[in-house]
Amino acid sequence: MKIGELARRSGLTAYTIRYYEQIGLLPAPDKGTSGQRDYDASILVWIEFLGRLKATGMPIREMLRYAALRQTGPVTDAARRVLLEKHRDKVRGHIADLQANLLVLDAKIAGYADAEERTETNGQHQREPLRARHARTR
Amino acid sequence: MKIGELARRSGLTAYTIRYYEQIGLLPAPDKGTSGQRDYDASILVWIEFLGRLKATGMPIREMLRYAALRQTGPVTDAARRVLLEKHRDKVRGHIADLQANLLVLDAKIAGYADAEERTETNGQHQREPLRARHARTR
DNA sequence: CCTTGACTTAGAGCGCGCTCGAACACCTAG
DNA sequence: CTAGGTGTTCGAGCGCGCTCTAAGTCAAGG
Repeated sequence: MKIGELARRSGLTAYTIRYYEQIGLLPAPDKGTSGQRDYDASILVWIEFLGRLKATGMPIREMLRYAALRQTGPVTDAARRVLLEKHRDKVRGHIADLQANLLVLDAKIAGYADAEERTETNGQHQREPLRARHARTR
Repeated sequence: MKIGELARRSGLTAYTIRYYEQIGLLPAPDKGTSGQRDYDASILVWIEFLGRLKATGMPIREMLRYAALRQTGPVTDAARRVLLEKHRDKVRGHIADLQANLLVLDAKIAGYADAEERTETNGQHQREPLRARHARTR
């Protein structure tokens, strides 16, 4: 598989693939006489995993540490597990933060919605008392 | 309140506060004859809210749109609500993605844990499990 | 054969969100 | 009165993660 096809199949651009290779995140593939990169399909699995690390906010530096461990072989399994566990905990914390902030956001939105409802009520029923209606409609 | 104190109380640096003012995210406070910024404590509420938007991944450009609407007055309430609702939906989506990726991460970690357990189990039947295995597997 | 398009390299550039350096002004305590 | 801490402006610089340009090589179809 040449770089263009890998780009299509992985969702990365060819630029990014070369960049990842350059920094050591992707292994350097064989290059034939023409000097063109020839990829094995198995690289897709690794790229997908990198994508998940990235999607969960892992910085490239840390992915490099993981990639280096992987390169070294099965002796590093425990270290890799530890690395992933730490990352997982960070992700969990991040999700918790997001959820907390989401609550505040919801409250803020509810505030705006209330204000709008009051405005509409005023507009349509100027002579009617507000407080009773509002209490009921919420 | 001068900028240093606001920095301490808001968690931003004085640099960042000036930067936010420069781009329009914070209102320009009164500056006395000495030219020093004098903040009202109420700014802290706004900064905290900006922090939540930031923590949920809103880019500065969008915070600026919100800030501009706010500046304009209550006529923009509906627009602000819409903006926040869209953002909230993005955040929800993001959380869902994170949770999905977390499952994969957990599975991967479980895989490593299994492997280790197998190794340990093997090891229990040997005299010096780790060192011996290392020597061989390298 | 010739064209077209995918590939190669090294290195520059970009968008984001700050972060800091330089040079100078001001305020307050001792 | 003076030292030192805090403030001011403006513009440059940084860390991250790509993204692209330039100039050239190569492969395959018409």
